[in-house]
Amino acid sequence: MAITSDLIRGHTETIILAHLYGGESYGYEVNKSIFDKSEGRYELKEATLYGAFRRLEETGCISSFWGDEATGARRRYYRITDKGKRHLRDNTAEWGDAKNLIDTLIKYEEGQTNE
Amino acid sequence: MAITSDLIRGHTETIILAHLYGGESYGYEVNKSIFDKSEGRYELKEATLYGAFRRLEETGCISSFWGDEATGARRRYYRITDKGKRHLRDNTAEWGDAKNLIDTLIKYEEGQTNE
DNA sequence: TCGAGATACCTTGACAGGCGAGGTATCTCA
DNA sequence: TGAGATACCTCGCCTGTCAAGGTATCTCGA
Repeated sequence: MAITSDLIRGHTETIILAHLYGGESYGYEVNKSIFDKSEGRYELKEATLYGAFRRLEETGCISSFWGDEATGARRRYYRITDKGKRHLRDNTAEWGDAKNLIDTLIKYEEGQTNE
Repeated sequence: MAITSDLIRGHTETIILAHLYGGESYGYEVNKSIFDKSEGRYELKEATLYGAFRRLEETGCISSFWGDEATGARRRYYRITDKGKRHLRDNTAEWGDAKNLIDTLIKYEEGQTNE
């Protein structure tokens, strides 16, 4: 995995919200989906994932409930709230800004030498 | 300032290296330059800046020396090393990947509803 | 002349997010 | 029977950031 987590840090919640925007889901599936979407380049660690779920629920961005699986392991489902949707939109806009800013700040002249 | 530091986290060293690629410089100037380049949208905190300098020097990405200012406050100058230049190139490439990855992961369908 | 503000450096301690490591329980299939 | 997948969770550490504090010099206006 080439992507270091410090570059993703700060995006975890946005990534989760974006996934939940497509419909309610549960932890394990969110994680697998991120892994698949990234084509194996990135995988959230479980501790990170559940920590983010907790924060998002505490701030009212998502709500959760236990599924009623008749068989298999129990699942805790998460659903994005209106507040979460606003949060997602805000974060997405902020990401656009940050992207441009970082592009500006890390620009340097290829082939330039200063000796 | 709209840009939260968690989105910049992980880029601080790259930003500094990119600045030093253009020629040796000192802390205060690096900081002002970042502020100016970002048009006031982002400013490194001093503690962050000097912490990053220390790490970069410890890992051999930059070297430092005291200037011989005849007047005014003393300045510690920093210069990027060959290792630092490689590091900068690597980080820049990684940023390109991370950018695409994040764009992929935070994508969601505008106007989509799931109730 | 005195003080504010700019220039320029530095450190300490706290905080927050990410993660390694560990745990629990169920189901499937060889 | 036991490995591997599914599915959840927590504890404690690590690391980068930052608020707050400090030092010292120079400039400029009141």
